[in-house]
Amino acid sequence: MNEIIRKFEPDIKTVDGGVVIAADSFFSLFDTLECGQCFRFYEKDSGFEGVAKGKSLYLEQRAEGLFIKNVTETEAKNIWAPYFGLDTDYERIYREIVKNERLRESADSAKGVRILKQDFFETLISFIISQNNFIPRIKGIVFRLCENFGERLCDGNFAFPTPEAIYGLNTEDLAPLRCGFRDKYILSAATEVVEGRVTEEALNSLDFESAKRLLMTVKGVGPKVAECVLLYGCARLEAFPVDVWIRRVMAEIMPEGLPAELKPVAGIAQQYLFHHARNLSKKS
DNA sequence: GACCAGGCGTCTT
DNA sequence: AAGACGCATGGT
Repeated sequence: MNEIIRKFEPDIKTVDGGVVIAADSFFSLFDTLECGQCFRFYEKDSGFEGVAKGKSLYLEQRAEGLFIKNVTETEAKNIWAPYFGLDTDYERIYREIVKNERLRESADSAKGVRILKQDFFETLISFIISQNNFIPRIKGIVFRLCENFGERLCDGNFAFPTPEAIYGLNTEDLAPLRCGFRDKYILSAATEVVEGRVTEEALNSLDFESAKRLLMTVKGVGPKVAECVLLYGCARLEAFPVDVWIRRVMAEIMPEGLPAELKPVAGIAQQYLFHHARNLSKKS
């Protein structure tokens, strides 16, 4: 149906100690993990370590693609290729986006960014925490949330807490997180999810605007957070969260807004713009 | 509509 | 080194 977004099965091969999922030059592990869409990965040795989907991961960018330690080819195919967007033809999307000349510089600076398909509840809570906040601090709060309420994995890392693990807690229980006024929002989100009013299944069955409205019934979820959750946690690539950086760079390079034909992949265009804007602010 | 909330990284002095 | 600033949202 949608010609811009094309899925395929990437080559996956077992190597010493793990697997490599084939990836082209439209994949950068660093840019993907450091672009502000996820908060649980840290640089380690020549790669990244972190936890996703309840599993500790060690990742490296290799010439042939993404190396993942200690996973099977089946897991790579079913879980990790979709998780890292390596089953999606980003070159095709890039070519569509750069048909708009104004987006070319942004796209070129960020074309290795993939939109992750993170777990819904983790994304919901993470982006509630992200509101009015900065990435280093968000990472700290999420770390303490996992440490306090997540399952301890065998290597000492912690899984992201389940909704049930947070359900029924009070704001005093969340004091160790030092998350400020967001404590009550975290509790509200867990309640809505556990009591079945806001679920991934429900969101998936709704059109974009209805899904966004449903998410915004959670206290602490406004339009920006809702768009982030749909983009990073529900694989809705049409979501377009706008923050200060995006607003600034949009005003400068495309005040007329995104062209209509890019709407299905607005989230990827947004990521390119975001990356570009952050690079600019780093330089100055 | 304007303004404050708790906290802290970051930017300015 | 200290102080001001900003950040997304809900409540006043």
